[in-house]
Amino acid sequence: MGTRSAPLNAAAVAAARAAGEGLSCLGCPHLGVCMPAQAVPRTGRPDRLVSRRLLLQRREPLLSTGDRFTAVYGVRRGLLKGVLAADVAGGLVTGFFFPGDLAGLDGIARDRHPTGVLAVTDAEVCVIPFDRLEAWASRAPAVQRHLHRLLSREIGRGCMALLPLARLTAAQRVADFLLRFAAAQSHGSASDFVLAPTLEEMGSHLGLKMETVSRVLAQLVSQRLIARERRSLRILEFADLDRLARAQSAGPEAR
Amino acid sequence: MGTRSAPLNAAAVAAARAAGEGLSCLGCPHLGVCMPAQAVPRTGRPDRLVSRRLLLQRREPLLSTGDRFTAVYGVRRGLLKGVLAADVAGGLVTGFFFPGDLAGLDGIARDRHPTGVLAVTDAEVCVIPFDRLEAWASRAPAVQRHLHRLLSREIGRGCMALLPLARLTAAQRVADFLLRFAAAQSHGSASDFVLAPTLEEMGSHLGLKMETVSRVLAQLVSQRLIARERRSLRILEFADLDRLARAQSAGPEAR
DNA sequence: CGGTCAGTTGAACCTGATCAAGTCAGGTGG
DNA sequence: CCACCTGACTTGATCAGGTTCAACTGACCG
Repeated sequence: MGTRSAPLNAAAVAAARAAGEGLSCLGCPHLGVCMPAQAVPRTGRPDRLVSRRLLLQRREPLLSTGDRFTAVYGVRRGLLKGVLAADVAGGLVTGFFFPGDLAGLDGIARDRHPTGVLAVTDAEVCVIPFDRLEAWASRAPAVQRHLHRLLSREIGRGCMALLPLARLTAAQRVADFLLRFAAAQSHGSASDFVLAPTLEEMGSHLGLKMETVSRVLAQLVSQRLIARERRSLRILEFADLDRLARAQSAGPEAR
Repeated sequence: MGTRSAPLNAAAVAAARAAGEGLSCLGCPHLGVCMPAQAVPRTGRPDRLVSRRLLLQRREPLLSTGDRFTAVYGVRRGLLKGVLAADVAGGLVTGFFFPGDLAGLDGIARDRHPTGVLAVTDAEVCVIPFDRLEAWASRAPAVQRHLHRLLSREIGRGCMALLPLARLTAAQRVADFLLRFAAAQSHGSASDFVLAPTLEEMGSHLGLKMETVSRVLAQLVSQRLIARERRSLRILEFADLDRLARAQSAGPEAR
């Protein structure tokens, strides 16, 4: 154990220490998303739930395929991606993890993580040893229920990710992605946000080549549905973009 | 409530009664898959876990998108499919449920089922009210852990389903599907099995049109990788089929 | 100031969709 | 028992969306 992560963690643990051993969930802006808000103050010892926090740099792996499952990871800051290291090519991006999300949940089934997790931007995550979480859950029904919801939500996400791949055209996939990303980014659907993933990462997630994503984005810009400058992006016509994403297919009118 | 399912359930409940109120998990061949084998005999009242059993006919819905979440469903016999009733087209098949699988787990998150479940063949399912399961889980750690594994496994499946859609060619998708299906059908990977889903259902799951699936199957037959007669199918060349599914892409040799 | 990495743009090609007949098995009713 | 109907599947010809290959631009970083 620790063979791969030792060098990374050294700095991270130091950072956690430097932050003043602040491992309580109480002040966390994501309380209520990661963990149920009502339960934390009352039950058990919420400040012992998170064993440590890690600081990750862009590109840095949090988890690799096949790693032993011991903990789940709450995203405090930044953006992560799940990666299925398919035998072929450079890994399929299975999804993105935003602040408040829990990563690594798919590792429970086999005690190993089937997918890896990497930082898309610099990020900070809370390490939550799963046995602690389970123990807490069995004592506090609200926590148990919350955990079940989180697990179930992840299942639902998987299903929703299938739809674009199976049914939508390139333009629809990109439009759909932008809408979802905007909504998740600032869980309220701000029209103005940073598109942190590269075109390649987006493409990988959408089953498209980077070139195609580039072309579609260019096209959306020329249609005045979005504005773009480097990585920052603004949705100009929410409704039109949505209509495009959900169109029966083919041209916007026709038939 | 009951409006849709009343007529269906009447027969089903009668059938359950006729079966002698046999709602215990003890004699079930899938004990240890649905529920943890060790825990059942010892803990609580396993025979009160399943509230009833339902008999479903081919095509009959077990669950529709938007239905209230109250229970999960253990498959005892037959094949079911999960369906995402996309706004467009006739519903995307998100996956298949084999005997021993638990369906409906994605409903926990929002108290409503985001996907529907239908019988692909005549089937029998155990209705497991979720509050009973949760209560049992919080008393018995082994059950809790098992439930978490089941939920997690479902997450992993979702990820695995993305790969074919995002990366593989039509032939690879079909080959991959046949291998998985064979393995799941008779959890040991028999080379001889019944392909219960229609080509359309397979296509929907794989992001392909029925015509394409038909062509690929014909091609696999002509390559002597499989044999087919009506719905029954035999894998003749396991290794070659696997190689085909995992090929970098393009032709089997080349480059 | 060269090097690299992310993105852009163009042209040719290919896979799977689409449209359109047609086959075949099973079920139904006469 | 046969005629008919329906739903599942097959097969062919054409078409188009997205990939591929390739060259090029432009930031950013030492």
